[in-house]
Amino acid sequence: MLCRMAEASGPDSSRRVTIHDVARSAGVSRQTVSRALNGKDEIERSTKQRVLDAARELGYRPSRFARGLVRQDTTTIGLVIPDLRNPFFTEVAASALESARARGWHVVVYDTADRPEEELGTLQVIGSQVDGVVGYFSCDEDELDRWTRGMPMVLIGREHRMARFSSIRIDGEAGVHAAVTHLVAKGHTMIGMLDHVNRAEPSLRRDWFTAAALAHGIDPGRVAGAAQSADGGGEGLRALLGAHPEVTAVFTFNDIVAVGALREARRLGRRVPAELAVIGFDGLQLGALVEPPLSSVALDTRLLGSLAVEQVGRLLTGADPLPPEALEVRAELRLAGSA
Amino acid sequence: MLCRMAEASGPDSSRRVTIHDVARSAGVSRQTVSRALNGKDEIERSTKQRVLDAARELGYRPSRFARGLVRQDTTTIGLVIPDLRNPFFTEVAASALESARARGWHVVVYDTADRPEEELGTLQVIGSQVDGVVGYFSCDEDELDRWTRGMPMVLIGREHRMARFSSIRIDGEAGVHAAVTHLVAKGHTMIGMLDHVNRAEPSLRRDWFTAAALAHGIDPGRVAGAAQSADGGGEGLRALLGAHPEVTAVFTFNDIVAVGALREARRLGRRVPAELAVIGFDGLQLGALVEPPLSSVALDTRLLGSLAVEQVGRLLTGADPLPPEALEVRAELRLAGSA
DNA sequence: TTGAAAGCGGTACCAC
DNA sequence: GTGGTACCGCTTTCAA
Repeated sequence: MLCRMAEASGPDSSRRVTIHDVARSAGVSRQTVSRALNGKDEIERSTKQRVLDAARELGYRPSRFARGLVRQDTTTIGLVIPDLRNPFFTEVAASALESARARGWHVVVYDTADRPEEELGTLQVIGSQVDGVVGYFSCDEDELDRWTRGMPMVLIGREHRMARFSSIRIDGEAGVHAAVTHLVAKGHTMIGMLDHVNRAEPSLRRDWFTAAALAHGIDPGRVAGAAQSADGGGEGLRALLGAHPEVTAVFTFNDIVAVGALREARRLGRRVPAELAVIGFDGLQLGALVEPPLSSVALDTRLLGSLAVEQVGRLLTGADPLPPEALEVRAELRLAGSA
Repeated sequence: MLCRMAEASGPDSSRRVTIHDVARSAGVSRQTVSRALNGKDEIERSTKQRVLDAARELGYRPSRFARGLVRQDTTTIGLVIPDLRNPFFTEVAASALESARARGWHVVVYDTADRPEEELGTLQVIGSQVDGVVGYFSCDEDELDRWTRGMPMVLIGREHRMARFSSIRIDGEAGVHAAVTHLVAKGHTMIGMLDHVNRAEPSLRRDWFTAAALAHGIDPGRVAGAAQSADGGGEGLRALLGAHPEVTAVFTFNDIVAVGALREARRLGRRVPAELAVIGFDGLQLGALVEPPLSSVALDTRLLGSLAVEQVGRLLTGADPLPPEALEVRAELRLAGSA
């Protein structure tokens, strides 16, 4: 039974090689094998060598499950992101990895490919694989709760109702206000925005923009939607200028979109920032590579990732969780050439 | 007992809540708890509900180790990359994640932060956490072997001696040749290269460049080193032009460096491609965002990631491994505006 | 429908 | 220095 038929050849009963097999092969007991493998010293050199040889011969590898079961260390956290190829999430992921590594934790990464359906699949599977979860979720909070019962969860950039969740807030209000103020100071009064599309409610960033615009007596209604990509940004800009040709400055949902808008402006022959000022959101490293360099309401992605990991760690170990006011990342205006 | 005292305080005996605790609390046996939790149907509704309630109450979560131990499914692979923030590795990682997800596998990601020392630390820890490894390694093959005994290993972009390793070859010979041919066709004869720096031996890409240059009767000696970043590319270009002012075209180690060179050319007031042609390597999406769009000897990063995962999967299951000729990714010239 | 008992693959503790 | 044995937390027969 269980004869996996050895794929290609041989009467190989492809069973896992266990410590027992090694013990038998070396003519010792399991404990002795354990000693040899774990470098304990209460063992004779020759015995140890014999065991080691046998282990190598058999291609033995300890089961991580059995080992994890008995020595209850090793912490693994799950990191869920919508799209690793999106540089913003890349940066967050990278810093989360950094923080985790510093603590000796492992990180299983799940990319939900920007599809909410995938989130559920991920959640179901994640529950039995990690000790805690950090990440971005768009699904309903009840769904979230349902699949992650009892697991520490830190949500990034999203509010939560249930007490069992923890979340990292992104506060861009002041930053966006500063951006609009800057544009106004440069003489712009017709300021548009490229918001994201495909969501029921308007984005928080849109709210911040609206508030800032109103505070300056500016009409906040010049808005177009843009898919979350450079191409989307280009199309969005065309749509925006089509509907509101008077626009001389644009604030975008994020840097990717801004970069696309920058490229489109070039194609349209509008000089940046002279004829069109552009300010993005996120503060990606990418912004420094384009021409002109992108002004942006910048987020400290490093902090974002490390805060999330820190918090999930506290939840995990039962230490005092960070208070809400510490779980905030403020965005601030960083000017470069594009505005 | 086992009163977890509501998170914050109390004489919490912070022991893990086990299936046993739930069983006792619900007044049933462990097996019944197992049934209830795993949705088996040989159980009375009321009993099931009682168990579920008890479990929730106690905040019970099954141990992934115990579970993994008994049902021997769940495959986890380790993905080791030098720097997730480098867009090239991001793309490879993203496609590896995709392929793994398609198979229902989990991926633990390790970022070695471009430091070879970190590799060893990672390797030591990885052995007891994953079933197979895929990734980039710069350390010595014996070291590699030493820490990963018996574990399927797929090396990307690196040759191997030992039979136990498998590797994905990157073949850029034809692509680089095409690049040089293109430049020559455009009238360039003074073609330089920005190679990477910090390595003992010259890179393969340098070798390909040298061969292609010689094939066209071009002096392959106009080379400068560049750190692997946009800034590095800028500095490299300055160095190259300082030493070889006659250069009118540049081939770079990768796209990041090329983008930096592009930016530097702009600063130096050299028009691209009219006064300086630039061709990168990798074919990153990033290349389409800069001005002018970057020509590049492009690699199919998607294929790279999925091949690696496919191969490690075969090694894992004992299926016939892909033959070396299938484990090759060819780079090919993709022209855009920069050359 | 439910429970008892036998592992899964290791490690730790205690004799020998 | 080495082996016996209990046990880590869970699932899977097999009886009851």
